[in-house]
Formats: sequence, C-alpha cells, structure tokens
Amino acid sequence: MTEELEKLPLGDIETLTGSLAQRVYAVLREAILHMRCPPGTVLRKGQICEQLGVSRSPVAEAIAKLSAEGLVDVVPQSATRVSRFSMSVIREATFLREALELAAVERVAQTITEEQLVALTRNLKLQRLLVEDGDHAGFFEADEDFHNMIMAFTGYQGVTRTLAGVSLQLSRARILLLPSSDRAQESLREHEEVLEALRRRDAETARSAMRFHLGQLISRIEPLEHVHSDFFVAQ
Amino acid sequence: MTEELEKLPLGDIETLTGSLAQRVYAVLREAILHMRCPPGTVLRKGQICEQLGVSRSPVAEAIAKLSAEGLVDVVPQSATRVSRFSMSVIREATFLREALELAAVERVAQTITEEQLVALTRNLKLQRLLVEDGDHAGFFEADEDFHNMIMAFTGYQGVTRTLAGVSLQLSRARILLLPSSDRAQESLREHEEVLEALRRRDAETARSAMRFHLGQLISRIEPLEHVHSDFFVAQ
DNA sequence: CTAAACATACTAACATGTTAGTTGACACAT
DNA sequence: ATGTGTCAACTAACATGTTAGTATGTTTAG
Repeated sequence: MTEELEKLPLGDIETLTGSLAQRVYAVLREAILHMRCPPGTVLRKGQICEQLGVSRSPVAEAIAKLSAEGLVDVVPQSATRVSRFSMSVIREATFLREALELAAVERVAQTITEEQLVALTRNLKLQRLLVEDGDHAGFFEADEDFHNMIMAFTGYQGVTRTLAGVSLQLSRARILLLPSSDRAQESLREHEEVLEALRRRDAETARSAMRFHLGQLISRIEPLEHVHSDFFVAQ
Repeated sequence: MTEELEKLPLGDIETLTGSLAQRVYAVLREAILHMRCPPGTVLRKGQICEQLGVSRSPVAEAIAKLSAEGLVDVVPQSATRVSRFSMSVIREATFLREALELAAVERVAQTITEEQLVALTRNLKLQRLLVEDGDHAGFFEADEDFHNMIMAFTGYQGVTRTLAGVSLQLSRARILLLPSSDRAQESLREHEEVLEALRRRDAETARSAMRFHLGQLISRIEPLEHVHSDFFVAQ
C-alpha cells in the first residue's frame, strides 16, 4: 500500500489580497463552490496549513466562517467535511432567493434609469452571443451578472451580498447543471421578458416574469438528487 | 487621575453551553443587542479574555463572527468597536425584512392549519393583555414571537434564522424605541388584521396588511438619527 | 465467533508566545 | 502657533505549544 498523500485542489494564496485568514477563506470557498472539493471531502487543518504555508490560526478562522455559511460541517474534536447538499436546504434557499429577487425587481421597475436599461440590454446582447457560440460557462456568468445587476439597481449595496449568502448552496448545485445546459435558449428568452417589463416600468409583470424564470431552476435541480446521490445527504 | 478600569457589562459565561467560542460570542452579542455596550464602545481582546477567564483564541473567533454580522467594526492591527447605526444599512435591512416577511405571509396564507391559527390567536390574546398592563418589554417579545411564528409556519427551518441575521441591526435599533412605546395599541390592531386575512386564507390581503404594518417601523426609526446622533455614523 | 473494553493515534479546541502594523504623544523645525 | 517627523506603547494578527475529545483497531471475555 503506497501512502497516497492526496493534495487538495486549492488555488494559490499568493494572488490574493487581504489578511491571511481572508485569503485562506477565499481559496477554500472557491474550491468548494466550484466542486473541486466535492461534498464529503475531508478537510484537515494540518494539511491545509502545510499546503498553503500558513499556521493554524488563519485556517481556523476561515473554517469557522465557512461553517457559519453551511459550506462545511465541523464534527467537534474530530473532522471537518465539505457539506453535502440537502434538498430541504435547497428548497429553502429557493424560497429566500425568490423572495429577494421578486422584491428587487418590483422596486427596480419603479426606479430604473435609462442608463440601467442600456446596461441590461447590453448584457442580454452578450447572452445571445454566448448562446449562439454554445459557450455554457460564459452564459452561466452572464446570467449571474444579469441577476446581480438588478439587485444592484435597488440601490442597496448589501442586498446583492445577502442574496449571495442566502443562495450559496443554490449556486453550488447549479454547477452540476452546467454540462446539460440546453436550457440557455429558454433562459435567455425569460430574461428578455423581464427586461421588457422593466422597460415599460411594469412592476407586476416584471415580478411574474421573474417568478416564472426562477421557478424553472428548482425543477431542474430536483432530479439531481438521484443522479448525484453521493453528493446529497441521506434522507 | 485614578486609573479607571471600566469593566464591560458582560453576562456570565458559565450559564451557557457549547464551545467556549460560542459562549463568548453569545455573551458579546447579547450585550451589544441590548445596548449595554452602546455603539462606539471599544472592545479589547485582552480585557475580554481577562474578564471572562478565557484565552484569546475563542475571543478571536467570536469577534470574527460578530464582524461578519456587522455588529462590530475591526480596525486592523488597532481596535475593535461596537458598530454604530447607519441609516442606509437600516433602510437596507428594512427592505430585506419586508421581502422575506411578505413572501412568508403569502405562502403561509395558502398552507396554514387550524392548530397554527389557534397558536397565533393565543399569541394575540397575550399581546392584548400585555398592552392593557402597559408591559412594553413583554409586548416587544410577544410581537417578535408573532412574526417568528409566521416565519416558522413556512415550514422552512432556516428562514427564521436568516431573517434574524438580516434584521439584526433593525432589532438593535428597535430597542431604542422601547421607552416611547405608545404604538403597541396600533401595532396590535395591525397584527389582528394580518391574522384575520390568514383566517380567510387571503394571501393578497395578508400581504398588504403585513406590508402596511412593517412600513410603520422605519418611519419611527428615522427620527432617532437626530435624537441619538452619537449612535449613528457621521453621514 | 461475537461483542465489549481498552489502548492508541489523530483531530479540533484552547492557551500562549511572537510579530508587525497603527495610533497618539512629544519634540523639533518652520 | 502650527505642521511634521520620530518614537514608544498598544493592539490585532499570526505562529506554535498543549489539552481533551473522538474514532478506530486490537485484544480479550463471553
């Protein structure tokens, strides 16, 4: 038996700024969200320290933060694991995300400026190009940008951040959907309907268009529980 | 000059459970939320360690958590202060709270059971008694219970927790309103209207009744910026 | 052969020593 | 009197030593 010392697939800490603890947090979070550390992976403090070349203090702080966000499960005195998906947590996140995005789009419909409409229009043009090129990953990003822009247009700086925190698990699960992204076309169409309603300052229609659009995600995530059953908690 | 060694008004750590870090966090958080450590108070790690009889590690972890929640501001290498109120943060929290509570009440209107209606009715009876007794603090609690019960009735366990995190600053500011709580009467009336709509399973009316009710708070908080200007950040 | 008890190795949690950045006071030049 | 530079004291951030709880593998009793 060769003692296989598996290295964790972590990014480089040198390229980041901020305190050591923040950088360690960013590296771990990125690896978890992009599924390079799949659910169930055991994270050992000692190993992380060695690999990143830092001491245990900043690592402990980073893990505490990840634990608060629900990205890792800490078993006291024993082990730390990347948390598995839980359908109930995902359904909850869906509810929260819908609540926030609907409130945002309703408000933005009443306050949106010409410049903001131009920016959204430009983003949708980009989305169209990416769909035509079949660039799934690119579309994924532009899609997130579209939603984030609307959140930002509420004028509340922290709302985007709150949404990000709330729907962390959702974003993580979304990555699993990337390979089968034939939905981009429809998604684009739904985005256009939201924008169309915003152009007309029609809050009610914007709301229902967004509600329909967001409703598509959960029905695409639910089958994953069986496809990737090892990523989900036992029920 | 007598060297005044001001003790922080912290609760006792012995009475709590969980890891040391969790207990330290709970003690600090409680002192901040109840304004025993008013905004601007300087928290020194060394002092906290000495007073609670713990080492710096758990204190550091606790402060990191409070910092993430925005209850304290850490100035790197220098000092940690209890954060001051910021009207823009409060307005943001108001927006988020409204988004979540409206979504919740809308959903609950469609799913509420008889037992849940009974529980809410009982809570409102209690509220009425407390108003008649002029027990402001008691009403404050029953009021929070009412809202939390509705959140809990969504069936999403984490939603109540998320709301609590989101409207932390709001709760803190609400404490300042306690002395002048002649609004309890009206507040009770508004609660009754929400419950009435829930009884009829009328989601739309429940939503607008809740929206009206929540809208009252921000207009009562805004004047505080001038009354307690030392608790707010300079604008 | 099975199950329980014990020993061992390993981990997170906690305590404490060390480093480096910030602040504020005071001296000094303008 | 005022603005600037230096320095000392203090703080959070980081590193490392220590403790205690958990899991696992082995041994031993039934």
